[in-house]
This record gives sequence, C-alpha cells and structure tokens, in this order.
Amino acid sequence: MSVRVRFAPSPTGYLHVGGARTALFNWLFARQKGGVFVLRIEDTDVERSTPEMVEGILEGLRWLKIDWDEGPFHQSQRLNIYRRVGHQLLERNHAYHCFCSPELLSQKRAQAPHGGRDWQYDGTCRRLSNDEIRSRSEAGAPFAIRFRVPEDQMVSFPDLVYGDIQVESGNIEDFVILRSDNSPTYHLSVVVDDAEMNISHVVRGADHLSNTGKHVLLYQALGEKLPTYVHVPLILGVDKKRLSKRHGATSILEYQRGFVPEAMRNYLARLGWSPRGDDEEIMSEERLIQLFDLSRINKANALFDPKKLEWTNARHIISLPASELESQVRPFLQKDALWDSAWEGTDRQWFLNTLDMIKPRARQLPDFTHLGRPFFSDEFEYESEAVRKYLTSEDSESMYQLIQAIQSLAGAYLKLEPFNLETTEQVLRYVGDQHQIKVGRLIGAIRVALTGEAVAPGIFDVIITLGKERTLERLDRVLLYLQ
RNA sequence: GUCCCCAUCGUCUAGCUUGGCCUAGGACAUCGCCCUUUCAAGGCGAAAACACGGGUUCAAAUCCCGUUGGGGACACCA
Repeated sequence: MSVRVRFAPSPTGYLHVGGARTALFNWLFARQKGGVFVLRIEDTDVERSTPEMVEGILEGLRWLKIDWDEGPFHQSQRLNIYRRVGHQLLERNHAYHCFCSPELLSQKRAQAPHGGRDWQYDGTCRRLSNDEIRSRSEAGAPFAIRFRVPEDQMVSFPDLVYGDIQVESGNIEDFVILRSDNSPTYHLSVVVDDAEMNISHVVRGADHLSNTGKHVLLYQALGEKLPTYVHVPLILGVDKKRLSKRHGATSILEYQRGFVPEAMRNYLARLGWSPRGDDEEIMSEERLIQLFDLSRINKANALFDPKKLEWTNARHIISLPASELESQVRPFLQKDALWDSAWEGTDRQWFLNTLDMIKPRARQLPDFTHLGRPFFSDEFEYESEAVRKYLTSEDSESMYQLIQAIQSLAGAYLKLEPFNLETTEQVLRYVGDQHQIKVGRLIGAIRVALTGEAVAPGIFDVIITLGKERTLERLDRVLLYLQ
C-alpha cells in the first residue's frame, strides 16, 4: 500500500513549534517511504482564517525545507463536497435535522451542573418525525445536521504511537456535521478529505486523540476504510503549559532570527523521538530520513528546551560549510552595515575563510555580527572590559614596557616576509622575550588592538586574516591610544 | 466535572513489547579538571532519575491494580 500523508494546518494562527514538528514527522515518513505528502489548508472557519496566515505557514514550511507533493488544497474551495456527503449521511439516517438554536443550547448548557462542562447534546431532535421535520423546515426554521452516534457501541481504533484506544459511544455526543448555514464542521471536512485524498496515515497532534472516536464513527457510516492513526504528543513549555509567547516564539518563523533550519528540524525531530540505539543527537537530513520511525515516537508530552536547541544550532553552524552559511549570515551582516559587495567578487574566498574561522564561536546567527566586525569593518571600539584587562596597568613601568614591545613588533612585522602563521608567531614570541614581557600579556594586548575585544579567534589567525597592512594600521592606532 | 491519554536524572531520552545482562546508559544544562594566547570547540570527570502504594514472580524500571501528579478533549472553532 502506498503511503500518503497530509499536513493540514488551520490558518487561524501561526505555524507554531508543535505544528512544525507534526509537519516534519509527516514529511520524514513520506520521504522515507517514497510516499506522497499532501498539504491541505483547513480554512472552513472563514471568519478567523486569513490569507496572511496561509502565507506565513507556507513560508515556515519552506524555511524548514519541508516541501509538499500535492496541494495546497483549500477546504474553503471544497465546501460542496462536504455538503454533499453531509446530506448523503442524512439520507442514510446516519444524521438528522436539529432545530435547536445555538441560543437554546447554550442556555441548557449554562443550566447544567459543573457549569455545563460535561453537558452533551440531549438528543431533542434525534427522533423527530418526518412530518415535523417537513413542517418546521417549510416554516423556514433554521437547522443544523447532527451525526447520529450509535448507542452502546465500543468505538476503537489502533494508533501507531498510543496503541489501541477505546471509547464508549455513550461518551460521544451527537455532534454537528453541517451548520445551519450549511457549512461543514471540522469533523466532517477532515474525514471527507482524508478519505477522498486516500490518506494512508493520519499523523497529527495528540490533542486530536479524543476527537478520533467521532472520526472513526464517520468513516464507518461512510463505509470507508480507516487510515492508520498516528498521534504525536504535544510540545509544552518548560512550565508544562501550552507553548505560548511567554516561552519564546509563537511562530516558527521567529526562529529565523537566530537559527539555521538544519538545526531547527534536527531539534524538532529529536524532541519526542529517538532512533533505535539512541546515540545520535546531531543528524543530517539524510540520516533523519533513513532512521525515522513513527512507532518510536514517545508517548509522553515533551517540554521545549531552548538551551538544547541552541546547542544543536551551534553544532550545525560548525559543520555547515561557509558557502552554505553565507546566505544565512548575510542578512545579519547587512543589517549592521558589515556587508561589502567584494565578498561576492574578488574577496569571496577570504570572506568564506573568515566565516569558517569565526563559526565555532557562534551559537546563533546574530553572533556573526560581533564576531565578524573586526574583519568586515575597520570601525570598532575598544571594549572597556578588554581595555581594563589587557591595555591597562597600575604600574607605569610595565605600561612603558608594553608600548615598547608593541612598537618593536610593529617594526618587525613591517619588514617581515613571508608574513604567515609561522613567521608572525616566531616574531611575536621573540619580541616578547626581548622585552621581558609574558607572551600571554603581549598577545592579550594585541588582541584588543586588532579586534577591540578580549574574545576572538586565535591571534595569529586574526593577524593573517587581517593581513599585514591592516594589522600594522591597528597596531599604530593602539599606540596612539596608549600614548 | 466527565471521558481519553501519559509518568526513567532539572530537560530530551535508552532500557519496558519478549521480567534477570540495570550497580539504570547517552545527550543538553550545571560544576570541576585537562588542552591553551582569550573565548569557544575538543578531551576527561562529578553531581543528578525508575512518582507513590499494593500485588504477580525465585526475580520488576520492565507485567497487573490503585493512588497521586500532569496533559488533552468535551462548541453550529479547528
């Protein structure tokens, strides 16, 4: 049997972390099985759905490199199909007219004990005679169509994650399938679409687990074969509450502000799922597709851990070649005016090498701006803490010594040929010895002189990356500053 | 409230199906040490969990029941 899965977001909100993971699980499964991934937009709630939300969701999927084979289908364009099926159910007595107004219903609910939380539709219209239905509808009374839930039936279905689930039909109320304005409810439209689109595996959030009984009943009434259900546990915030603004981001797109998509999907895939053997944390796309296994998804909800996401991000940044990192880092550099068109032309190789040099220190994308500033620009300040630590001394004798050392280093570098990793280090160590100054101290001062900061890549890498000319300029500049 | 689901270090998890190999393994975070020109990275190490109570069994993290805790669903929203 061929695998057909779908991701069916509702554009009444953003694509959040949990939704993104559900999409990813579907996609991973489809790609592994050579199946088809269908994208379907569940926008039957016209009031709350917006085209902007749809665009945002698609953008989020694209960012995560989750591509779809069919769709996006819009339920709002398929309304007639649901109406037809709804009326078919009515004709076959699997559903009935309900004339109870929403007002009446909410009144009854309000009067029920426990604030009506456990109130179910009481079946007032369940046994209306044909004459009564005819006379009421001819009188223009609005009606909804409710599904006739069979009495005393055990509704059960297998779930790939949760095992066999059973619910007594008595716990399922006669739910509305077509509203009085003839629009379908969610339960009708999902089942109709999943059946019609030949979906083999319904992989969705566990918040739908308790709706599934209704869906199973609908499948039975329609005489359709049940798909394999795969309910994926929810992702909660660290306080075990639903993920919300307080925990970071509502939309997956907000993570573009710091994370590479490779890391995001790696983290999401490993959250609540682990490969057999479990010793792999950092996995490539190919590896994920190869090892992914729906039945190994953990049953318990998972808490979203931004720290581990960040670590995953750092690991992916390190292993990403500079040529791939470039396009992701570029917007951040541009924003801080650190981008030069030469990086695309003559200086491209130098630029890529520099990225490779600074990337082990980056945890998030914006880190590249301060990490890269000393190389991509000549304008930087001496960071005050760095000055305090490396360019200051209580004792004027040792300050003088330091200045002398920097001066002779500048002089030596000026004549140094070839100017490379080995020679610059040899010279620096020699100068340090000559001036009886600890190499660590000299290097510290030079680091601040060249980068403005106390933290930077290895000093000789910095020197070579800057080149002789810029190194000398900066040494002159610091001497001026110190005198 | 009713129904459904879940329960291993702070967090993500391995182990649970097919009880003994578990003195419960790995990863993030934390702390310490090493490497070292700073900071990362890397290496080594420490601390840290089977929610609780009953069974079943020669033996239970693993099977069963209950308790507690957590989550979800209970709309003419999706």
